[in-house]
Amino acid sequence: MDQNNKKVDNQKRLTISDVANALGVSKSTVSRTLSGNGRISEATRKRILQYIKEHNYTPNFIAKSLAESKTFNIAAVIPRDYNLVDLPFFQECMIGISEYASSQNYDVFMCICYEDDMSQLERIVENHKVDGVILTRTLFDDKKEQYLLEKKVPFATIGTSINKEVIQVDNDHREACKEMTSYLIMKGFRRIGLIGGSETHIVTLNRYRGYEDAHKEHGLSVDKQIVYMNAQNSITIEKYAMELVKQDVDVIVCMDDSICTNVLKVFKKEGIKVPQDIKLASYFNSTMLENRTPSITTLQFNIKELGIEACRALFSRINGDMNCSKIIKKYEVILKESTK
Amino acid sequence: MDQNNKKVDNQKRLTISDVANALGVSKSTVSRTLSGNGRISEATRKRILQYIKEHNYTPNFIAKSLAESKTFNIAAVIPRDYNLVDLPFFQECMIGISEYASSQNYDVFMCICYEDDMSQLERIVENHKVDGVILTRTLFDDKKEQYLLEKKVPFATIGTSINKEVIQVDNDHREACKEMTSYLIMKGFRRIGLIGGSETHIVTLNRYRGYEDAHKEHGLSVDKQIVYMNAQNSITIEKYAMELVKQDVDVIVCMDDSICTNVLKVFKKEGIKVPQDIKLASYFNSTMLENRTPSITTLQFNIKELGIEACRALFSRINGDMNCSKIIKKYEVILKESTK
DNA sequence: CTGAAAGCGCTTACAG
DNA sequence: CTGAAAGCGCTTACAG
Repeated sequence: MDQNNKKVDNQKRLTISDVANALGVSKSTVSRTLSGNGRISEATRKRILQYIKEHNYTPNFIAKSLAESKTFNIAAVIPRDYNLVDLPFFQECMIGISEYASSQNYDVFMCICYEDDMSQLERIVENHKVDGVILTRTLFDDKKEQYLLEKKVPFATIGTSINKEVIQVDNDHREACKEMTSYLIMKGFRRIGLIGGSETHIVTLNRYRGYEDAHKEHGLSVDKQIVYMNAQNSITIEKYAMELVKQDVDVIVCMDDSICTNVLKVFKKEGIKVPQDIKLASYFNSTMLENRTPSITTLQFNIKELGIEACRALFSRINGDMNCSKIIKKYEVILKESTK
Repeated sequence: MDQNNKKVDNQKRLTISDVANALGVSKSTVSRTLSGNGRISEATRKRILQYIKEHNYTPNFIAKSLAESKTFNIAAVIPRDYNLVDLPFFQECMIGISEYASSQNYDVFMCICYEDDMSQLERIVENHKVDGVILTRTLFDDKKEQYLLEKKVPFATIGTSINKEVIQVDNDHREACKEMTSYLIMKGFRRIGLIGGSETHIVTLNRYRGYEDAHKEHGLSVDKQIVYMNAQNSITIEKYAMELVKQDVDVIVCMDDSICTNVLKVFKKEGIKVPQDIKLASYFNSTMLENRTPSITTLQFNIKELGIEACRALFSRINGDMNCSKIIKKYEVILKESTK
């Protein structure tokens, strides 16, 4: 009677014991047919499977977690101080991560962190709620990396980390930026202005190196006068853009679409026409500028794949492989109106 | 010896037993000082708390979950087939949900679902990994709602549901749209064209009602010829926009910024100037059009708050309160260039 | 105020 | 191939 009441309370959720009792076998046997560990006679296997199907048994993952000392959860950390234009990037990362995790029977916690406040991450780690973590952005001197390293929590980063021991998955930004820059040089442009993002982001350095590489390869030297870094907000970006115009560059390359958006805005305000008055290109397509006029020459990466690969690497790491970092070579240079 | 090895494997994670043994008290006592349930003498309380602090004990939430039959997790469902312009909406929802959940010691699974594929949601529910779910969009005839209702999983929706028994939190779209429309009428506009989104979304109907209400209040009748619904993709939207231009309306109201973006695009292509040639307004600000020229008259809601309130309602529901739906009355009509 | 014991729903040596 | 038993790390009546 008591037991019945209980079952009603719990929405009649069956446990492995219920199944075992009903069928006159042991819990072990049920557990083993479910997990596939250990030999079970075909006959009892079928009986159990059928009973489970008919009665709609579904395992309690929390109990499984406790028994196996695994949580079957990971956390994906995304920044709170995102730039609107960068949002699709994090979203696509999440989708890739989420899809791969699902395929491994894992679920993904969303963990939103400020640059200087990682309390959500800490809570999730201290409470032992995850088997691993994915960081979707890498900084020089990143507190989250440091923290996870200390706590010995397996993690992977999307983006390059300066710590060699960190599992990291990244696009080949350097190579891609080099190729796009080379293309611009080959089109005959010599004064290629550059507006770069925060130098606390490692990707900023990689992109700059690609820019440099291209110049070297063509026997040109980089003119530091037309390279502006740490373009953090719209005011700075607009200022830099106009200074490049004054310096009479052939083309402005923006390190990402977020910067590019601001350049387009000030150009519109000032009546500067792309590509007639000046050319424009972006090192990173956020899909936000996609159907824009003029259409923008840009680099295209597969972000969802980045998420998938990062998640795959994390699982390798969780399973003991310490050597699963990866550079994804694929990218496309998309030539559009803005550099015509 | 064996035990020692084990501890090393586990990164020396202390358990409640370790603490109890070290201090010569029982596990119950430790558990109770941690949870605050039951009276503990100040003296032992302090000893335990101090030991825990010094030795860095953190509880295993999985074990706690199993013991208490709670997961301390919820899932937030966001659509996979999102429109780029709608992304900030879901993001802000997530932030609100996540913040409130954290305050209750809960974590949030990200659950990405296609309109017709909710396998991620099913997995999370079948595996008993959550105590509740938040849906961030409501449809007429929504399979996810149906599913959660059947499974008796507590859930709340962001947006109005047609099922009265569903816990729902929404902005007062109807009232807000009425007010914006009234404003347009009072400015002297009589032919107010409307381009609406999918009629499978409940919010579409609510917005239309607000549009209608305003007309009624001013003794005007709605001219169905200048109301276009189900504007799903850019081609349709552009077509509708140009038809409204041909019909010589005073102003076009778009149900959201996603539609508005497309209208602006076709206007640019066709050389139609806002507000000189035609006025334009949007019933929903996605923040995507914010710094745009011309700036767009729009309705502003607090989305993060929506997420917080939905989460709060969900927790009330989990704790047995069946009557915690809520309409958030706050909104702002933001008047900008586009209707000048 | 404190402890011994049973229980949450699984898994997995160990023994047969 | 199958089962009894111990264990994962907590909580919570029950008894004192």
